[in-house]
Amino acid sequence: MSNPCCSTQPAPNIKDLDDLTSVYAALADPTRLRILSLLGDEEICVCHIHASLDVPQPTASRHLAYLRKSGLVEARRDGIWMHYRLARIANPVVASVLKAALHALTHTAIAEKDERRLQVALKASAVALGAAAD
Amino acid sequence: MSNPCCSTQPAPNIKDLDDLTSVYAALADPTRLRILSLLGDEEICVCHIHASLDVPQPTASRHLAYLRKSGLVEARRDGIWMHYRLARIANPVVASVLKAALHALTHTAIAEKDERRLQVALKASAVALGAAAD
DNA sequence: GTGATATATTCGCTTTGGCGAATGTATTGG
DNA sequence: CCAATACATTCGCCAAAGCGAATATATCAC
Repeated sequence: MSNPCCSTQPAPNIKDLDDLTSVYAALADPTRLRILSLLGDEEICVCHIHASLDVPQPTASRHLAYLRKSGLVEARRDGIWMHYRLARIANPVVASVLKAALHALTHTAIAEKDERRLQVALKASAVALGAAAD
Repeated sequence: MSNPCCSTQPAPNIKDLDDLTSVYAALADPTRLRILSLLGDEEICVCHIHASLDVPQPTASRHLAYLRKSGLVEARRDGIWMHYRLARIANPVVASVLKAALHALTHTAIAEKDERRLQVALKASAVALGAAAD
């Protein structure tokens, strides 16, 4: 079996189907998929997420809260900013589901576009930081 | 990259994120996941599905209709019976998502139980057919 | 303290979709 | 035709969840 979930653990059972169902529910929204795709690369703050996706800030925040409750992302406070990243998922079965999603997202045009806007935003932040350092 | 979706096609892009989203929506229900798990093995008629899952027949029917609309399953009429099976999915990206789901389901206790009940039902049907042949 | 910035939450509204119960539709057999 | 079986659909109800707009909270700088 080619699935990595089975090569490492003897029998990583899911305690309930509901675990899987709630993961799929978390993935069943375009904004959340775009967020996960962005986070696949690095830790990002909310402002860059909502700027890259071009959605209102409360929208980004709500979806991030949903993803957090679902256990798919984690947050770290850094002064004024909240940085989100993909969670390290304990259950290898769930991890492989998420991995498939992230892979699928690399085949979407919109995720590509989001990533480009993220890079622009990151560069702009770096410039701003440089200016602030002057 | 270990994902089979990329080894065969040059760039199997998804035309829209909504394609992916709707697939995940279809997977975001425990009854539908159980149905897909059952269908992973073979073509099955509605009566065996609703018997194996122990859900009302209209419930099974509605979820099958949902899965069919989502393009994940196909149906074949055979006299009084409708036989459902997993659809052969054209998009390799979507196919790999479904594959991950089916694999994850093999790690759930309930899918295992459903499968056992299905085998019992299939055997009972065979016996009934044999009796009818008498 | 005030003000500015970053993020989170709430409110009102609408849509989606689940379920049980009942009903509708095909197909077959007599 | 009628009855039986297998499956599909509709209806009424309810809970989840999306959105925009507004508001609340938190942190920092001063």
